[in-house]
Amino acid sequence: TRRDPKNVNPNLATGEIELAVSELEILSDAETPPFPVDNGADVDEIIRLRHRSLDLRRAQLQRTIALRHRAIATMREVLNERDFLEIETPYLTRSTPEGARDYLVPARIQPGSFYALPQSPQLFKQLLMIGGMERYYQIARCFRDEDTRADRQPEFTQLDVEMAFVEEDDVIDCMEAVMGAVFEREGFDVPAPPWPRMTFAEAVSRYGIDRPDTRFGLELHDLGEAVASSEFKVFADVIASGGVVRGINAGAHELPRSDLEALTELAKQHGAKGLVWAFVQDEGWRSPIAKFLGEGEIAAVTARLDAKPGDLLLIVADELTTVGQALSALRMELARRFDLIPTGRHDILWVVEFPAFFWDAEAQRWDAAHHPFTAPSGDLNDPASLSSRTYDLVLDGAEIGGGSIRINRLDVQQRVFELLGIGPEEAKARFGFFLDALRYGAPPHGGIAMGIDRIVTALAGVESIRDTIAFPKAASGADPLTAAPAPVDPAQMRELGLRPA
RNA sequence: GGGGGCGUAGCUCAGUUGGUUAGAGCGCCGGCCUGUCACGCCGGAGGUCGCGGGUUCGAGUCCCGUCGCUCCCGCCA
Repeated sequence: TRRDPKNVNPNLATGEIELAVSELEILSDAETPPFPVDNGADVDEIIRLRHRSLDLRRAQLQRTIALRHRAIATMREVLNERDFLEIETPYLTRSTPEGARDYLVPARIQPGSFYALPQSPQLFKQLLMIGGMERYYQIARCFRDEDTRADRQPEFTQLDVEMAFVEEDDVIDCMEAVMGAVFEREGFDVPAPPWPRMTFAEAVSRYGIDRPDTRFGLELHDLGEAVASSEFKVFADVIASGGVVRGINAGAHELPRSDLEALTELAKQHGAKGLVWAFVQDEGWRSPIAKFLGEGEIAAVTARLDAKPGDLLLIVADELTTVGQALSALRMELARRFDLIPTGRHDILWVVEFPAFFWDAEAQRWDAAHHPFTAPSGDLNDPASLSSRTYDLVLDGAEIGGGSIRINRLDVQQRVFELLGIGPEEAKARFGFFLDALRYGAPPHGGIAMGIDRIVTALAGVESIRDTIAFPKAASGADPLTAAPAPVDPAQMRELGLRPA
């Protein structure tokens, strides 16, 4: 019934009506919940996870789980329209190594042997291409036994896609249709496709990282020329040993010594040996290293960083990747500190043409930048020069998807294994089933995997992918709800041919 | 494996330089209130201060160890 006008409460959704109760039946008793369910109160996550059924009642989680459903539904709709088949691949399998540690399942039928849970359906979807299933997708659970992060869980969900007779543009166009539809349906304000593409080389040069957040400036600049003949030992040594000196102009900010020390710590945490800071003044710099640099040098660096009096400059000298990691971490920290990211703005771009291999100095061998089934482009006899036919989708500095055109020729695949130090016998032992299939001819093919948990994290504007998964693991990797992992009965272990630890 | 932060009532937190019976808000229990809607008022219960050890006349507070949570590096797309 309508409320008496004097009792109407405009602040409530139900503020204009009243319910006249004629009968009340209690369907189930309920104890007082251990934490408030009715608002966004900050409750310790372990308690929320332990009582996940109550936590799921909270409006925020209800919205996010519904959003997740809609995103997946949209992906299916767009792909179904385009004649894709949704096909399941095994969860009990042999490992298809992507470099991570496998979850293993002891096999009762062969004591001492193990199934592995898939890190991705990579080889199965390639087998599907060889099998003539020319357009495949799957909402696939993937398993990786590595430490978690805010954006990493032991098991996570990918939209896994593979297409035959395609090149980079075909996969990218298709994903722009899929993800464009997802963003549009959720009213998520990214530019309409086609999305910009940036080469790996450009991303690393301008932002120091292969997944740049382009929503703000603070780009990196190379100072090699400016300090080429520096007397400052740190710079001179780094350049002499083939390293680089790069810097960013943080803008006109006065920071106390303690903050500069915190930034230095951050740089060190990301591998740098130190951090050079300098405040530009009308004449020269205020900086611990000012006395080691010539006037011309200071002027050249100042000019290179387009700096004006008052600006704070941050400079790192080290080997290329270390400089990138440190400066890119500093760049993100400065953006937070100075609130440089415009609220409501979202940037999306493709990062393409990764190097195919990088030299692993510790292991003294080439390592695949993506995975060993990625098609290289260039001269196979010059690994350092090879790029790979890859494309990563980056949203606001987060990698939300990545894929490539694959190798579809046996000889190329064998050559790549060779470069990676995987001999013919090892290749046969680990991937024999796949190499056998390649013998009978594989169509050119490629695909992509989109990280659904991360995509929903962005769409929902939440902090952690744990807030997008109905029953996530805690940061430790354990499950506070079921108390997994847990010991099992000795009889169970005997059956599997395992001895108690 | 490494680094940072955290651990005090059911929940969120405060606890000064070590010093009586460890506090607050919310929640919970009881009472009052026939127009409330984050009701209000009165009263009450509830704490091994994560755990173990040490220093001290005395430890929530200091030291050592340990466990758990969380963020990050390593690792992992």
